[in-house]
Amino acid sequence: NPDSAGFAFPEWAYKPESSPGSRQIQLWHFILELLRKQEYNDVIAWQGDYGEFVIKDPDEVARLWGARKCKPQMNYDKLSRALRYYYNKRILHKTKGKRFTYKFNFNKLVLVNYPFIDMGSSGRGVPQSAPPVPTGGTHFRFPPSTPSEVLSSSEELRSPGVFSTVARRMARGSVSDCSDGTSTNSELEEAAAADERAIGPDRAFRGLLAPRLPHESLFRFYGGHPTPAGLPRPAPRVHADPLSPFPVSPLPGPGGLLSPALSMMGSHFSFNPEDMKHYLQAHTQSVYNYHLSPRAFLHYPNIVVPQPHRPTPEKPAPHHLQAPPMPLPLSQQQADDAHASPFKFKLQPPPLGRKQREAGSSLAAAASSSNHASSFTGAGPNVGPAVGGAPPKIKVEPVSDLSEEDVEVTDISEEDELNPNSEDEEGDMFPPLPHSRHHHHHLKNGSGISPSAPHPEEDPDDDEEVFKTPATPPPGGGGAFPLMGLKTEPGQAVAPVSPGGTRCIPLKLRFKRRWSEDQRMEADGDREEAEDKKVLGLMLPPAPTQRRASSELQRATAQLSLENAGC
DNA sequence: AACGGAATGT
DNA sequence: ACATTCCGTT
Repeated sequence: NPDSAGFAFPEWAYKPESSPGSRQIQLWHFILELLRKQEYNDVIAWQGDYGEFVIKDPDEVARLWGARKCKPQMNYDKLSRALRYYYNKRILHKTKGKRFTYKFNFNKLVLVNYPFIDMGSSGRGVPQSAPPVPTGGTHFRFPPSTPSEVLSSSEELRSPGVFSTVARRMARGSVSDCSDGTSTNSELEEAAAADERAIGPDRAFRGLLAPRLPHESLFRFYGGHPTPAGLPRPAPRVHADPLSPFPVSPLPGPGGLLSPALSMMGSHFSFNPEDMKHYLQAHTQSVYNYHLSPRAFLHYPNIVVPQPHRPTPEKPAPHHLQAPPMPLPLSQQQADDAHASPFKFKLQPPPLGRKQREAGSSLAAAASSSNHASSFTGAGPNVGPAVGGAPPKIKVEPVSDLSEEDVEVTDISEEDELNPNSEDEEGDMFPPLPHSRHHHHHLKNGSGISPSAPHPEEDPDDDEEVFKTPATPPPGGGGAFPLMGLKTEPGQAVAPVSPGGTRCIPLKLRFKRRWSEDQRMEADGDREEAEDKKVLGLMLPPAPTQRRASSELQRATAQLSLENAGC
């Protein structure tokens, strides 16, 4: 299964919204979908801050969602539960104080995914929070609908909605459901048209350079800090050609969130050069596949990334509109690592087998003991009283367990760090993890060591701390990525787990923890590669000629969508 | 209204 | 994994 190639793109990227038949649509996709269609403006709309939206008619949204999923019993209560699950995943958070208002967690994701963007060496000055929507209007829409549109102006690069997808268009009609006749063909057409209109002339460049490949249908995020329209900012410092951004996900998807600064092998992060190499290879591959500008190549000191060979002798010419990205034959090594590399991490850790709580006490005990061999997270460097005894049977809060967050570790910049109080609100923040290890957890054991107490800094957002610490500025390196010391030898870098002496776990080690087999499995067993591939196959057929192709594609997909109309 | 645990389903 | 369903708590 050479082309599964393990790495490369996370599956969600390929089904941004639409695999035509996608009954698998995810709620947030759906929300986004509704959000971008004016028809639903009275039902749900962007409002307020960047990424913030209001569900004006909860029942209707629920109805639509239910229709889409063929779950007639859907209601807002249930839907909102699903939304709440997104909090942990960092996809969404609630805008407090505003009814039915949620917010997509963009900034973070952007940064994480676009490490190439040098947010500011200019200083931490860059305000974290997104500036008020400049759109003059009260609401904005995710502007571009096509990659080319997106890519067109630099302004756009900074605009709030940076998401773009061809797929979105394809998905058109995806709102339609199985049973209710509300959505019809005409609606679809109409929507398409409307969309077109909405896009407006501004995207003058459309088509200029964006390759419109089918697979461009991944969500992309360009740029980072949105800037008020009126305040043009110098072009973003992007290491990659802004016009040829590396396709990455705005979401915490497998692989999506990691910055090249870190690679994640299996379920642990690694600073290992080898791993990095793989990561970079993947990236490189992507650059080729997507015909991105060579400038998009990441360069890290000390790491030589073999360039993928293209079947076609063509040079990686930047603006090339065609060529199906294809899974190139991977090198042996790559192949080997294929399974290891798909870095993936879960955002919502598996509920530990806590349940039995009430029932079997003995069971619980057993469970706890087995399970936490590695459970302490906490232990910051000095703190860690290492436990002597048994790992406290604290409820292992998934998210809090660094693992997940680590994802954001990558987030180089921002975060409140500076002002912890900042709290959510504006900008990106992360919603403070809902369940951080704050309350409960009464340590039963007499150890007196409280899991939470000792690590004040350990809050969810300490990730950056974690990140910074190991930083070993590359010597002569580009300095662009201060974060990583690629030189680090695995051995030295990662302090071996000292038997018994657990304290002083190097920060890096924290990344290594995994909570369960499960996770590990998921991490590398890469599973749905099936999906990936499948979609890949579907989505990346020989790219015909760009422009028109997309419309044809649209049509085709629309049709497919319709076919699926029935439950 | 919003939250989040738990069980269940696909 | 990602909801859906149900439900007690805030």
